[in-house]
Amino acid sequence: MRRSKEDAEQTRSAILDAAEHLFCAQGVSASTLEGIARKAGVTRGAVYWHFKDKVDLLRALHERSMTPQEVLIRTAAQEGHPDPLGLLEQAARDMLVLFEQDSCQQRVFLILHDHSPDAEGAAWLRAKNAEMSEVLRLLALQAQARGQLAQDFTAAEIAVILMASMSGLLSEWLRGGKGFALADLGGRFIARQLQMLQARPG
Amino acid sequence: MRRSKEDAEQTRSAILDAAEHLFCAQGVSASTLEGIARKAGVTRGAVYWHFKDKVDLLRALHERSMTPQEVLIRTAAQEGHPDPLGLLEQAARDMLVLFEQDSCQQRVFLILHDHSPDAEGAAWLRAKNAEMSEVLRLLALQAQARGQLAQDFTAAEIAVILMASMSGLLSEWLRGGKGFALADLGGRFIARQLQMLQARPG
DNA sequence: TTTTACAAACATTCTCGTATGTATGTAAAG
DNA sequence: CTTTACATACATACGAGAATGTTTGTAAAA
Repeated sequence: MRRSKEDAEQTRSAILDAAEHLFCAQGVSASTLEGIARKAGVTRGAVYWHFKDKVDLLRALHERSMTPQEVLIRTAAQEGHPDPLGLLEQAARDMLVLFEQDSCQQRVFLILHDHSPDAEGAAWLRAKNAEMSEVLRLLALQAQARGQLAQDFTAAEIAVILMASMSGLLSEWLRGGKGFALADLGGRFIARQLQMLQARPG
Repeated sequence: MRRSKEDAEQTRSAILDAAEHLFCAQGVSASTLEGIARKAGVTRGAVYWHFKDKVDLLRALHERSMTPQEVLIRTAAQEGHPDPLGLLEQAARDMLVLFEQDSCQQRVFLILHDHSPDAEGAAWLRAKNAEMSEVLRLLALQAQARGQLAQDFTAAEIAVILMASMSGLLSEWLRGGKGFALADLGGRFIARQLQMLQARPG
């Protein structure tokens, strides 16, 4: 029997791992606490010791993982950068590379986009998306101020387009069984995308 | 009590409506047949009379609705069209307009993308997506044969990009609470997208 | 010795599938 | 046109299994 504090932390981590895999494979509400406990090599008693209930498990899962939105925000949210579009492109590329490598990130992405019925998860996702959308909009505004953007889209519209492109790319990659090189094709795609949004001398 | 054939059909329809709303609002596996029956104003007896079980309900839901993939395919799957890119653009625009108007389509889209654990729904969605992806790839091939496309993307890659853009756009619109004019912004976006993929005299 | 970190057992609730009851439609026989 | 016979379209009731939350037991750590 394991009783030390380190072992307890290890148990907690194993439970989170099991939940992450099961939530991803069968959906959140179809996954049972008994199944999670069994997969983690413990009983439901351990699960109820570490977490209040299934929703609390979800919260913990979100907390320990970094979403692609956060990855992008962390590098792209710089103020007064001389080349906002270049900054954005680099941030997007970095995000794609990390996401392609990190299977944990991929699973949490699927769980979150699993249209979870719980108000908690939905609100959390909305907040993250709003945050990322705002960063994109600000970058677009800066680029506009420098006359680097085409006139036929507003900054808010550009944010929508980029959000849709990113999330669509990730979803398509996961759903299609990773049938293409995400960082490669995605990177070229984003580059072209930004190129297309730039002001043209026409 | 309703007993005539027309009334029975109306009951069946009411059950499907209720299931569509509940599946969309709470997810498939979190929705109970009792809840569906209550929302439809009947009991579970009626549900079990018209449908074998929950999976059968899902099948019936898919059957009575037209997915955006099918909408696009129906108009874009023409062989030997003189202007494949223009054809695609028009098909995409039509699809966006229909989707924006048809709340039933929107709900079924959400249910399908609900990462449903049942093998039936997942396989069904994969098939529809593969079909649409193939149509897009063929259109890209035709355009390439006419020298209308840029060289730095293969036909398959263009299909991926367009799929990601479309589904990302629809998801973003629904998840963001329809915070922008889908057909308007989406139409301009797709047009630019195709423009960007065209061969440039550079 | 007290608290921690679980396992094990229990009671409750939820959901499902099925079985049965019943009122209505429907068609043929008389 | 009525009566009979049966199918249709549900509602209601029942039993089984599963998932949940809680309580209790217990060995090891602190």
